Amino acid sequence: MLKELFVREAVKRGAELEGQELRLCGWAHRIRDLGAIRFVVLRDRSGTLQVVFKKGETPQEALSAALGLREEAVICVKGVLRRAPTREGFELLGRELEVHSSPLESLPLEVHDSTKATLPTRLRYRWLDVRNPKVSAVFKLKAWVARKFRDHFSALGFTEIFTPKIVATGTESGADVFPVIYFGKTVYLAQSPQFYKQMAVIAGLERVFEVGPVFRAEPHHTTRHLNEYHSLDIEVGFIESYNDVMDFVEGFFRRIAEESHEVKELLEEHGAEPLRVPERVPRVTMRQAYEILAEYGKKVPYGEDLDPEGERLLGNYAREKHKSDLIFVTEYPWKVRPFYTMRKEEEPQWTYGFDLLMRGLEVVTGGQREHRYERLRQNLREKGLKEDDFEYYLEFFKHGAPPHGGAGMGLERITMQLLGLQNIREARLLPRDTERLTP
RNA sequence: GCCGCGGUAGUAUAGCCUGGACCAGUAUGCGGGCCUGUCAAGCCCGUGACCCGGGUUCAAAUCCCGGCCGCGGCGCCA
Repeated sequence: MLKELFVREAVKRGAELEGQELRLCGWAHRIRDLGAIRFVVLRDRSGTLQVVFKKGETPQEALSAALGLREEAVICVKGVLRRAPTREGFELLGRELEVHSSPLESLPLEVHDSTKATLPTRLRYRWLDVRNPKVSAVFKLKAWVARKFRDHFSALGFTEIFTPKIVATGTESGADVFPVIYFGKTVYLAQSPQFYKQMAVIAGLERVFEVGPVFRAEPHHTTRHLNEYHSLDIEVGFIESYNDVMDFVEGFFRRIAEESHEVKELLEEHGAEPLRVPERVPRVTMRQAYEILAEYGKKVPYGEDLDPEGERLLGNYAREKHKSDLIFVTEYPWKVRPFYTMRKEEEPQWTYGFDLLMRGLEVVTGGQREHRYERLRQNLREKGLKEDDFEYYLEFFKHGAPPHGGAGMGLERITMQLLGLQNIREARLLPRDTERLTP
């Protein structure tokens, strides 16, 4: 029963296919029963089309089969395409109906209205929730972003890498990693490909990217955190400064904006506006950000990190003053950045680390890395970390490491912000959070 | 981790503050019936619920305690 034709194509080629007998397969999306005439809206991954079973026109056998049909049954219909005053402009006059499987119990979610249910219910019955075109749009858009990422950086000479997700130590502090038993030893799920992408640059690949899962053991209770998510990572050798890294990141988001017409329908499903990326995305230092926020009536203590409200306000500032959905915040304080971040030469309390805020939410973190062995050791010590724990990492830098930098972008956060989703869990097919492990 | 809010039919909710007229209302779904052009189809009939345990009280969906679960704000971060 391999499908030869999807609903959308049938409608698109309606003028040509009119009067022909077609076979379409999918789910019974809506059923409207008027007695001697029964409408079944057929839905597949591409769209919907009304099928009509009508006494006098539909053979008795198909008519009877249509009478017992339930919503969300999986069906194939053979029928004749004809013009009709429906949304699609066409309908299929049913001639034969095959029912491949039918719901055994009343549905815990109404597919066409699944987003009206609460998120826990939707996630519990995700296979029903995602049948809703508005929900599948999220995953189609997410896939598009990931594909753009691969296309964009591949074209710029980056090599895609695939690094281990089972690691011996945490990347940053080791406090927020999941331990796993590995042949009797306690090891961890990778919280980031950070060390390995740096190694790949040092290994002479120079420019690398990775799309892969990362794991964070923080017990978050927010709408923007997941314990498992996908990170879009890049790392570039031979940079002049961290501005080069920001240029790469900016170029990627500009591409997303410029090519958003490709996903126009997916955005429209959510009433989302295409991303606005101006000629030059604003780049403000943390110290400038404090001043901007002061003007917005928000006081952030000097030398401290931004809180979510501060990020939202900076997002407003970017939108109002620069007509931009994006804003870089640069020169983060050393005290809030990881040990591998390069510090400003003349002001070591600040770093060459940046974040990118998208519509007021942090979606990218990046910066220039410290590539000098002795400085790295010094940084480790200042962070109160044990050099022994990072011995294998430090070794990367012993045999010739170019100046380099990179960034990590949260795929779900980007998806969420592009569509205006209320909860990041919506951007994950099966989210993992503190309690949720099934399905 | 800290703090706050919540748990009522398949689903989404009202009722809780101010205990009794609530054998729990509404919408939708589901089952049945009517209808030959519906498209949020309509109309009629039916179906189905107070998270678990303990306590207070003549009386608990409602008040109190514990547990489990869910949601959110902050922290941390992408």
